[in-house]
Amino acid sequence: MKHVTIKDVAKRLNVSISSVSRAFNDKYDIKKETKELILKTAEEMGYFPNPIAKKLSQNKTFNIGVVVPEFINEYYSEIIIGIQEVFMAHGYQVLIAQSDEKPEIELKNVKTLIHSMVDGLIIAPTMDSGNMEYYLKELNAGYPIVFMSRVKETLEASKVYFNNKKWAFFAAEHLIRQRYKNIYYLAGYKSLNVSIDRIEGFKRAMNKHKIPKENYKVIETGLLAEEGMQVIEDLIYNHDLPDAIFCFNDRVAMGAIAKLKSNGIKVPEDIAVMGFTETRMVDLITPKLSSVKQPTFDMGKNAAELLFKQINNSLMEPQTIVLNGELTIRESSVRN
Amino acid sequence: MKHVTIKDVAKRLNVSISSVSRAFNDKYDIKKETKELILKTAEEMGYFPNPIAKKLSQNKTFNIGVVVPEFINEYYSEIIIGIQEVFMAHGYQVLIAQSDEKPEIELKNVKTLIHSMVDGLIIAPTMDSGNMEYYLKELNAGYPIVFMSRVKETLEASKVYFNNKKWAFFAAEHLIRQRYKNIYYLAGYKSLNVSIDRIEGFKRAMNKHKIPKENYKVIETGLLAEEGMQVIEDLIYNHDLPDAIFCFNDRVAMGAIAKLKSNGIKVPEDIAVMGFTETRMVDLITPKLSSVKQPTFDMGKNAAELLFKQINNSLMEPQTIVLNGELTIRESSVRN
DNA sequence: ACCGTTTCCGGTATCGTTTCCGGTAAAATA
DNA sequence: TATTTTACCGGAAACGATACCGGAAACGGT
Repeated sequence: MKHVTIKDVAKRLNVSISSVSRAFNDKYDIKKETKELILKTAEEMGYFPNPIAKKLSQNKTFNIGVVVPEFINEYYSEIIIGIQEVFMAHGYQVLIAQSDEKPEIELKNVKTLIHSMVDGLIIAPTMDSGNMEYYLKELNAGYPIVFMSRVKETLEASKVYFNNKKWAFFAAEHLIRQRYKNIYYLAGYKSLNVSIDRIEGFKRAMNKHKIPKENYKVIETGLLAEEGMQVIEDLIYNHDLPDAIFCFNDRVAMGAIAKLKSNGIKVPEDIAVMGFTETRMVDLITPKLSSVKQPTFDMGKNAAELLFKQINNSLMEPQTIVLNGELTIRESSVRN
Repeated sequence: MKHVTIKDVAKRLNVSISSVSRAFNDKYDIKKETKELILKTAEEMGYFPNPIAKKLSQNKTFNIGVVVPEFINEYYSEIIIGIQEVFMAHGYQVLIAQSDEKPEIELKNVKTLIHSMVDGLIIAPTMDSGNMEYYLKELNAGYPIVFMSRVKETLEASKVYFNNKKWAFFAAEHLIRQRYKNIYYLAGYKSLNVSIDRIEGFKRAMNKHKIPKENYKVIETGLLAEEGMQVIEDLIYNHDLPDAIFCFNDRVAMGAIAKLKSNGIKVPEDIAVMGFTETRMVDLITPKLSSVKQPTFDMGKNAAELLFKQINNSLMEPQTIVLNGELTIRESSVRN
């Protein structure tokens, strides 16, 4: 049960502790034979360098922290996998915390992670939180942080995000090209940075194609299917139905479709629906859902690589990476 | 940038290191006033105890490891959230690794985690792997491990799992009670422990209700929607369609439904479909999917609590917790 | 034979904490 | 008043590794 330490190995072979250490980190002078002998007996004795001790003496934990709003949905799960792939290859452990969309919890998580001495942080902020001041303070103190996904363009820090404006524009334009005349955008939370950008993209498409102001609308929903359903219910109640709906995400879209169908409204014959942030479900529902795919995996990888560079001081200036996606038209948004 | 250490605080107040240490872990003799003074100035100086050093001297990392097959789907995500809730409340960090359903990667992850000195492990094994010997060796050496979800009943270790037999039985019985006569079970991977149990539950229901052997079938699929689609395609090709289908999970069920619908076969009018391991999607698809809900969150919490007890030596005998679920009948499996 | 350069290795300080041990002074007891 | 407790505190030894320093041996060239 007792752990084998470097001393035990040294004593066994009558060599010094230093020699054993050198054998394991082969950057120093050591004779090939002694090195091999040491490694061999260490193996036999079941010795491996104690990572905690290593962390202490090097003042590095080889841990990084990731704070996301949630990872129930595949979006952040996939991002995390991208991050893990990069960092595990470098021998790092990735600590994951979720803020449950609450800025207070996010801040608490960040502080916990910093206190547990992670070498760097990747943060996907919740709503546009007051936490930014705190993060910027840490950044200025030289702490490596990369922001991800829900970030302001103007933020003075390394960041990776999706070009929401552009792809919301494309999605909206697609609906216009399909000759839908009344288009509503179910916009998620308006206070979310990504929402603001997508609304802008949506409006830009409306303007470009000279859709009159009274023919489109931006309606605040939430992020959940239930909230999509609620909005549709309200619209039905108010006899205020458009002929096309563009949704903040696939969940909202699926909620909307379900509610429309249960009211005998056909998709896309009566009303077209377009999702966003494509999920695996798009092909499995009827009608198949048009959506914009985000490169989740790449977002994680890019953020991780930026952070890794920052940790190793090979990145001097904050860098921004803006990612593009893919618009796939399926059944839910086409005229027959 | 330089970290404030216990020494700095001690020097500042002209007290000994020990006193500062005592102030932070209030189990030793220390005068109330000195303690408060120390804590106050420490706060001012921005000092907090270096967790790494603490880990080293206590020979504990306050980290635990969790190895799951994947966390793209909500099932394991929710379990992980349950685990995190318990351990974060005790000041632990949770390290998450995924095996991508591959036993080799699972073993590699477990070894990495053990080498990084986690205080305990929670493992949701992939397929019935040869790794068990290794795990049992570690268990016998006194290493705290709790198994979860995909476990053999007979395993001599602490474990938490869902009563698959029972609830597969209930699900199958429901289909029988709806007067479906030909029932096929799309069984996931047959080598999976949970599969074996669900098959047994399924067959038990068939036997109890004296369904003739030629009227039911167990077909191996995988875990993915695409694999459900593939099986349905084969059945259609072979003109071998039952009047009810029970699926290993909701993904397979949704794949099956999609394929049936695209071939003009109506669900549930022509063929009923039943899922398992309920997902959030059940209410959003047409028809709404009947399924068995597993208490994912509780599974995580229970596993975590077992592990926590093991770590603190307050659990002498391995303990087994078998969880029950909830069968919700929706549109996909009822006669009109 | 002499010297300089490599190659190899051991000793020791250091990292930041906890914990054990011992000591002093005040308080409680006889 | 004399003696024993108690409360409080400081010193120093772990914990397990790495980094630095300096010394010894080996080697090759003149």
